[in-house]
Parts: sequence; C-alpha cells; structure tokens
Amino acid sequence: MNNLRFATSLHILSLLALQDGELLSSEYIAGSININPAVVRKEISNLRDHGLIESKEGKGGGSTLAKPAGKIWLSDIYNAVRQAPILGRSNEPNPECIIGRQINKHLQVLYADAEDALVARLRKTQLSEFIKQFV
Amino acid sequence: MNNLRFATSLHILSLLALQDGELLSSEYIAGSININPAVVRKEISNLRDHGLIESKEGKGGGSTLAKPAGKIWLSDIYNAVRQAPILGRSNEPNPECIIGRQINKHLQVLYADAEDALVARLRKTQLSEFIKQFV
DNA sequence: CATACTGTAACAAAAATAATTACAGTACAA
DNA sequence: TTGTACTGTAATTATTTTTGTTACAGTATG
Repeated sequence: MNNLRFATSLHILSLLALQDGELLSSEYIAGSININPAVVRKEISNLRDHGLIESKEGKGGGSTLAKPAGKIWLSDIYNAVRQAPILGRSNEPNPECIIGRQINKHLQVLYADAEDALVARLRKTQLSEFIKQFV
Repeated sequence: MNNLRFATSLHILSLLALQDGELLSSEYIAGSININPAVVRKEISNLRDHGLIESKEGKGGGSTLAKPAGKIWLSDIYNAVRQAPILGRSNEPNPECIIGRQINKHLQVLYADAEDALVARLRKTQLSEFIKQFV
C-alpha cells in the first residue's frame, strides 16, 4: 500500500460529500488534489465500480456520491483501493524447507487477522464524520 | 508496504527461533526463502539494528536471535520493516482549496489510528507462538 | 452543431523494490 | 600464517509498481 490511492480516493469523496449533490468535474477535483485529471477519472472509475460514486457524462457532467456520506465508511474506501495484503507480499520459498513449505499459509492467516484489525478501525468512521473536520 | 520485507524478516526470525541458538548463515537462510544471500544480509542488518538479531562474523559465523523468541512480538518485526504509513502516502494538494489545505493533517491522524489498530493486533503474538505452527 | 464533459486505452516517466556483483573485513582452524 | 568460510556493505543493474501524459471516441447539453 505504498501508493496514493487511499489518500486520493478519500480526497475525491470528501470533495463530493461537501458538495452535497452538485456535480464536480474531474478537472476541478484534479485541481484540488493537484494531480492529473485522467488519474482522477481512473480513480473515480474504480470508486464507481465499488458503488460509491455516480457520474454523468457529457457537457455539464461530473460526479457525485452514490449514497449519503453517512452511509459510506472509511473501510469501504479501503476495500475499494485495496490491492495487496496490508503487510506486503510473500516470497516463494523453498518447498524443501520445513519452514519454507508452510510459512505462506501461516502468513496468509496473519495478514488476514491484521487486516481485519485495520478494517475494523476504519469501519468506525463514516465519510460524514470525516468531513466534519473541514470547517 | 507493497514489498516482501515483513515476510522475509518473519521468515528469517522463524528459522533462527527454531534453530535455538545455533548460528545460521545467510546462504542457508537465503536457500530457505529462495532469495539472494545479499538481500538476506541486508535484512538481517536491519533486524540487528532493531535489536532482534545478533551476528557473528568470520568463518563459522552466522546469525541468531538477540533474545528469546518469547520476547519478540510480531509488532517488533513490523516496526523494524516499517517505512511508510500503512494506508499509503499523501498527495501534495492545492493549498488554495479548503480541503486540500487541511486534508493531510487529518490523514495523518487517521493513518496513525489505523496503524495503531494493526500494531495492537501484532502485539498479541510472539514469535514463539508463531513458530509453534511449524511442526 | 459547437461545446464541455466522461471513459478508457496506450504509452511514457518516475519511483520503489529486488537482485546481483564485488570485495574488504573478520574469525577459525589446520 | 595462511587458506577458508563467513559477514557487512556499497555500487550497480534489473524488474516491477506506480504515476503521469496524451489522445480520442462517446455522450449530453443548449
């Protein structure tokens, strides 16, 4: 998770939440985050796939939340941008070693547990709560 | 944290813990993990800096745990390999935007909270417990 | 029909990660 | 005291991941 996707997605969603229904263009959002509009559109595309955002094409188009900010939890955002296990990838160890043969199985369990703990924390905060900080 | 360092370090420490005081060479360890010995030595160097491993140079040298496996928690390993915030890096948003100006501050708090939750989980397991799974 | 958007792909650039090579330094043991 | 078998570390290269850029077809609006 050494990337910008969580930060970017949360930024996008925060802007939309504060906008309260108004469509925002990828250009505008990109200006706020200070990144390329195409990157924003890519991230929006992903958030849309996860049911967090709706978009309208064409002139005057843009994006808005797909549901109230009170029904979006930070864990939803995490799940939307998640790609690899939170503690990192695994090696492909030597199967002839007693440790090597088994460790990935145990790592997976551990990674899942650790990730559960993280997600449980994120599930405590709604987007609506998060944006209350911006006043 | 999209890398192999946690998995690699835990593998190294598991081998040492099961070896119970016997010195293990980086070559042997590398063979078990199936990676390059120099990478192992680099990782060992880091774990040594964090007080988890002791090494002996020269012929017949190698590495061993710096303390009993019961006094090493998985959170210690996490802290040893940690580099970036667990949820990823942050953008450098537009300071002229009300969100852009503040979001990194709030992200930092959130990242710290989330990381605390993760670390708390890792603090529950000792290396000695982890290796009991290898029988 | 001109305009202003989105959606997406293809490509390029940059950054992070891992592998490799090399070799000086150290300890043991014959 | 010398050969051997290790570690420690740096320098370099290779690979993979991540981000940025460009381009353009498709869509809605007025």
